[in-house]
Amino acid sequence: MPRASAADAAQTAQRILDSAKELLSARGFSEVSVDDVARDAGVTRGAVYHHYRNKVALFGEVAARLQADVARAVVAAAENADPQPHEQLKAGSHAFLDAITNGAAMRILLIDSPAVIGWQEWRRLDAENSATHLREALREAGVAEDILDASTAQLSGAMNEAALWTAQQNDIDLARRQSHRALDRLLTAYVS
Amino acid sequence: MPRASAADAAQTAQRILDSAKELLSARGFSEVSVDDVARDAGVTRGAVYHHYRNKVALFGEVAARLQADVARAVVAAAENADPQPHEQLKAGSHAFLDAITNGAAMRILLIDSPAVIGWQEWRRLDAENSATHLREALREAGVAEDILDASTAQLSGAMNEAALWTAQQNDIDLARRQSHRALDRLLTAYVS
DNA sequence: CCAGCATACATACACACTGTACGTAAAGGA
DNA sequence: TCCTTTACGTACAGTGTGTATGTATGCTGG
Repeated sequence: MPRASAADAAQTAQRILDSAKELLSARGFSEVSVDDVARDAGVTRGAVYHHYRNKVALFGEVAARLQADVARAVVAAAENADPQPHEQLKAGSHAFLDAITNGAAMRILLIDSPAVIGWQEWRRLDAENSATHLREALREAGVAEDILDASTAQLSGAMNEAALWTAQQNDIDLARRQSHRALDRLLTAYVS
Repeated sequence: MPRASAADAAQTAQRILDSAKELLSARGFSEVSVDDVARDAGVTRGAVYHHYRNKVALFGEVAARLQADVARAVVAAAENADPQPHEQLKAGSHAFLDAITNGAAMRILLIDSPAVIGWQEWRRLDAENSATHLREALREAGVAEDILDASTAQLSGAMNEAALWTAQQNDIDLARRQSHRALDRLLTAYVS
C-alpha cells in the first residue's frame, strides 16, 4: 500500500472535498453516499472518515467553504460600489444573487444546509460571513437598533429565496434581471 | 388480529398523520424513522406503508396539511383587515408569522420541506395556498407585472426567515414584536 | 541508521433503516 | 355463503452509516 506524505494527505482531503461539493450540489445530501464521494475522489470510505468525522461534518466543511466564497464576492462588490448605504445594499444584494446562483453553492447552502447542519449552525456560518456586512449596511441605512437583527434576517431570507427563484426559471438571464429589479424595489424600504 | 372497518381505517391513517406531525416537528425528518411513527400511532410499519407510499409521501401529506392550516389563518386575517392593499400585506404577513411560529408547522415547512420534498414541490404547495394571495396583494399594491413573481418569492422568503428568526430568540414575544415592526418597515417598499 | 511511534489510509463488521413481498383475517357485496 | 377486497402484520433483502481493526509508510530521536 503506497502511503502519502503530509502534503499528499492534505491533497487527498481536498480531493474528497471537491468530490463532495460536486456530488452534493448535483444530487443533494440524501442522494449522495459517503461511498459515492470516496469513489469519485479515488479513495475508500476509510479515507473519508479519516479526514472528516462523519457525513454531516463533511457536508458542513463544504458548506463553510462555499459560504466564504459567496461572502468574498459580496464584499468585493460592495467595496467597488458607491459608499452610500442604499447603494451598498443594492450592490451587495445583486452580487449575492449572482454569486450564489452560479456554481455549486445554491443547493448546498440554501436547500440542504438548514436541514443537514441545522438552522442555528447555518445562521452561525452566515453570521461569520455575509450577515455582519448586511447588518452594518442596514444600520447605516438608518434601521433602528432594536429591529436590526430581525431586519437582517428578513432581508437575508428575501435574497436567498430570490436566488432559488431565479435559478428555477427557464430564462435565467431574464430571471436575474427581474430579481435585481424586484430587490431594488424591496430595498426602497431602507432608503433613509 | 382484530380488523378495522373503512371508518376505522381513515382514523388509523389520521392517527399516523398526527404522530408523524408531532415527531417530525420535534426531531426533524432524518431523526424520525417510520417505525417511530408507527409505534407512536400504535400500529406497525406495515400500516404506515399501507396508507402512505413511502416516508417522503407521508412527510408530504403532513406538510400539505400544515401549509393549508397556515394559509387559512392568513386568509382569515386578511379578510378581517382594512381592504387597502398595504394594510392587507401587513395583516397577512403578521398573521403568517404568528401562525407558523406556534405549533408544529415551522420546522416541517421551513427547514425540512425544501430538502425532503424538493424546492419545486414545496413552491407548488405554497402556490396552491398562500402565495397566490400574496401575489395578488402585491399586484394591487402596484408592483409591476413582470417582477410580480420575483417579488412574491422574495417577500415570501423574508417572512419565512422572519419566522425562523423569531422562533429562535429567547424572548419570543419580544422577538415577535420586533419581527412585526421589521416587516412593517420592509413593506413600506410596497406603499404605492 | 534504525527502532518506535504516529499518520494515512484500507478492510471488515455491526447496526439501523427503508421498502417490498407475502400472509392473513375481517368486511362487504353478489 | 362464497369470494373479493381492504387493512393491516410479518418476514426479508438491500443499502448506507459509523466503528473497529489491520497495515504500510513517513518521521523522529537516540
